[in-house]
Amino acid sequence: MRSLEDMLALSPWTRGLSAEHLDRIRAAIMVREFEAGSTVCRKGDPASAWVGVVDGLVKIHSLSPSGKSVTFAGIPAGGWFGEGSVLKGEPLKYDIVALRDSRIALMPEATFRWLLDTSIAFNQFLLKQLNERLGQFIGMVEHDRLLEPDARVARALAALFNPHLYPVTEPHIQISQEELGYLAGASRQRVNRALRVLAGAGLIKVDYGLVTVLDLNGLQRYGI
DNA sequence: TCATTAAATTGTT
DNA sequence: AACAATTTAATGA
Repeated sequence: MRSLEDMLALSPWTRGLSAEHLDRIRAAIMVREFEAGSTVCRKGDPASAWVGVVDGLVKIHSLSPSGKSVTFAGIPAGGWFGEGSVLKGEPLKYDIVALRDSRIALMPEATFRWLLDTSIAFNQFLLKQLNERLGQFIGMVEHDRLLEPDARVARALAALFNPHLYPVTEPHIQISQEELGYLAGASRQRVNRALRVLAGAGLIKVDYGLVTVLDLNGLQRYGI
């Protein structure tokens, strides 16, 4: 995905919107570039915009006072997030960091609220997205306690390809094994082994800094 | 286009 | 956590 226009065309919530709605949205959204490693939003910042990943990859993460890094979710191109904080009018609770060079769309809060007030399609999309996220996080808690690391890595990877949250078409994700480890709650070394196991099972293909998903269903149900 | 080098990532202990 | 090996990207001939 390269441009905001591509992303809007792919985002389910734009379907069913009138031309006036779309024009107003296009005019309101700002697109900014972020270098790999840079912070898109910092914990404590006012939630002044709904955020979309046009291109690249960002992570939602938190740094403990002692310096431990926890990643809650990776958001690939096609994903929108931050509606929780905007809806509640609260400052951001987490840091958003670009994992590689990323193009980020920012929809101002006013536009977001206006969409909420005027578009049923938009409300339906948000409901679906919130529900999908809830399922993802409940699954994470469950798997964290029940599944072995191979399966946790499989799930973390599959989560990046959730078709409802990230309507992307490419089966690749450019991510290091270290970052995958933060996502899966496993060490880099363990991720390295897990990836080999999953590749051996024909579910994925592993290249330098790149993972290709061959069998998304198989990944999701791996280890059950 | 090719060789060299630094940086990032991976593989192993 | 440490170290070696590999891959990539950038640079300049």
